[in-house]
Amino acid sequence: MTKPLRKDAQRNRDLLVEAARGLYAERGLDVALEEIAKTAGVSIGTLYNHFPQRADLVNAVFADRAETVAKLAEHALSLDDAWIGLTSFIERVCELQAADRGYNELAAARPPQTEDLERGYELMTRIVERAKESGALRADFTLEDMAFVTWGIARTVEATAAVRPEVWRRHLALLFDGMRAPAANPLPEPPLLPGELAGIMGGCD
Amino acid sequence: MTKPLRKDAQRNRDLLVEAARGLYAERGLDVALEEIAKTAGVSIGTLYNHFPQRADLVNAVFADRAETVAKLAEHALSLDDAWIGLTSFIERVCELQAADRGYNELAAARPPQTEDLERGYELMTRIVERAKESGALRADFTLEDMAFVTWGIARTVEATAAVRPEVWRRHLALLFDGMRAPAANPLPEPPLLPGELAGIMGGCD
DNA sequence: ACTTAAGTTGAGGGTCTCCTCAACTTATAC
DNA sequence: GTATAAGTTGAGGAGACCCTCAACTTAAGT
Repeated sequence: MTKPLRKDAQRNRDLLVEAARGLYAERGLDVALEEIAKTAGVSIGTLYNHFPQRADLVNAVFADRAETVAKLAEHALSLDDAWIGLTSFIERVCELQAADRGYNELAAARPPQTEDLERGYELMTRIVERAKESGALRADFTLEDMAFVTWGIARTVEATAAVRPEVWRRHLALLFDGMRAPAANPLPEPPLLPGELAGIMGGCD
Repeated sequence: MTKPLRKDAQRNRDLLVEAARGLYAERGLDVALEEIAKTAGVSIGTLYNHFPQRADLVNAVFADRAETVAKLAEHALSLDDAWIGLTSFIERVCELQAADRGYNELAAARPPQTEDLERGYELMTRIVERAKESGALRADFTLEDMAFVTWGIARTVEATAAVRPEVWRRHLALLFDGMRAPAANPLPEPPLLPGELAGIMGGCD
């Protein structure tokens, strides 16, 4: 599809992605582009040559995460227990957030996606529907409500990383308890529509 | 206590606070100081004269919120139903967050405080303890767990304000359902210690 | 009215980050 | 080996924002 890169160009590109990966993980997405270039041992011009838009570099760095999330979703569906499938999927995604400050910020801006959006949407829908049908997940819970989990945990991870890096699990457990069917009381607002959530995610480029 | 201000100085100070209040509410705390000065119709030097530190202006703008939170807490304690006292208190605070982008950011950095820290701590503790004793709030919930609520709602408010400004109430209702005593499953992590939370809040000046 | 301490002003220096582009270097194909 | 397209370089202009300070203005006391 895309034109083949010259050997040195490919190498520089890889160095840039690797440098960005490290800096993003440690300090978040707001690292100066000049610093990424310097860390990669490459000039700022080269960075712009490979990644004209800031988002291009971010996408390159986290492209593998989309794949990872898809794998996690498939694994979740392979588990017998639908509730455990749902919660362990969410927990794994949260672990990704907790392990990488940059990914945490990205997930907070646009809840976990897969490379193939159609497919990811379908996988996650199945995870949620299956949990509802099993009777474990409250009936009024929707796929879009998962964004609340991601957003909430993102902020908790960010705030507590330096002090109690695992305490987000407590926050998450509280959320899970609110998601169980027996816990359900009527919710005051209709869920986000798929289109509304998409609009939110689109606005953060 | 503090020396009395000259009449014009007091007026300029008020203009600055008022300008900052409006800009913070609309656009968050990251407004350029020069813009605040210009909006107030005052020079940048005057702003620095009154508020040498950036945080001084923020504190001046939101000083009244501390008072408001204290009043809300007192009202919550005056209600017969301890659960309603707790949840309506939280809901009111969240409404403050939803109504003001600046306050929302502030609350996300350092969960709701009162002017008199000692007193606020005591009031909120009473709200939580009373709800536990009534049997409505799960026994393993602590005051520090309220920070999860604030953090989570802060992010949801921020993300959804433009699209569905009231949908945070749904997120909150899910949290409440997880806080009810019958919903309680064992939590995987011990709560944040008071000192740990204080450390988090202190780090954001 | 006059004095003076209090307060205001805004140009300007400093820092940081972004982004461009003309000159230079190098991989690759023949 | 050479030609050429592909890729690299880094100085430098542009734009934000921060903060200071010496000169100026004004409220308030006498």
